[in-house]
Amino acid sequence: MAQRTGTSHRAAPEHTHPDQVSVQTALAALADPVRITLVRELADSAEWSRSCGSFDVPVGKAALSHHFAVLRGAGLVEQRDEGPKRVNRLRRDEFDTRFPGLLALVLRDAQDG
Amino acid sequence: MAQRTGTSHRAAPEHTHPDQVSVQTALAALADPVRITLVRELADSAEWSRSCGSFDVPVGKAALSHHFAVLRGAGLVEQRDEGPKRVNRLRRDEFDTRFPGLLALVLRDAQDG
DNA sequence: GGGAGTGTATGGTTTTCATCGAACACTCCG
DNA sequence: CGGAGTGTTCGATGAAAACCATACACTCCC
Repeated sequence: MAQRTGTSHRAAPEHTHPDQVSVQTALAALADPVRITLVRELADSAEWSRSCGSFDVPVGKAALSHHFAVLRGAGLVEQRDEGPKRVNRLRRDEFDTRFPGLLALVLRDAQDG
Repeated sequence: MAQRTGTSHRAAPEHTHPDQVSVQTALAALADPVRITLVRELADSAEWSRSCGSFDVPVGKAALSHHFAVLRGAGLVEQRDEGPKRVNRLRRDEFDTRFPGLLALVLRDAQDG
């Protein structure tokens, strides 16, 4: 087994820094209605204030977990274990430095298609 | 047969103005390696100078035609019939007005993933 | 008219992706 | 310890998208 230090004995989620993300991956991550909703709700909330299950999206737990994995892989979201929950943070500045203006586009535009 | 007026007797391609395009559609259109290549090559060429078949992408004619239809539908490309060929133009300004900075992101970043 | 060049439409295959249900880990609390 | 709450993993399913080969339409030029 792996050694354990600290209080959480759970495997920390793997994060990808926006700098390691290709444009194509970033666009693909944001080209999904559920993930767009997650990003927007996250942007309207305080950092680390939202657990994964607290979002209003019409999908089950499994799919939701998958979507968060995609967002992590695109450098859009950072996660941290807090008790039994996994709380989230939108990587605003880091992502915006890597892809200037992209996040703003998604957040400003609320229409669908 | 049908009556014919003017020089081109071919159905003009249907165009969608960027203003009518949702963010999600725009992102989805650009989240494809072949279409990214088309847009980049188009950006490096003079307007109306490139026919559909003149691009260096590893797909057949049918798939290529489909990709151009997607780009038209996202308001990224304008097409015009010129003799037997269909020549293209990147809608730089119009698209950039609707989605500021998005095109710049795709054009600047050349890496893949 | 007929053939070469160019692009679109159709039909069918393959791949990719979103989704669900169920089973499994981990944390907290009683 | 045992149960409730939370999230991940696995296997399978269904829908969407990319692709190809073929057939078709149109333009140009001889």
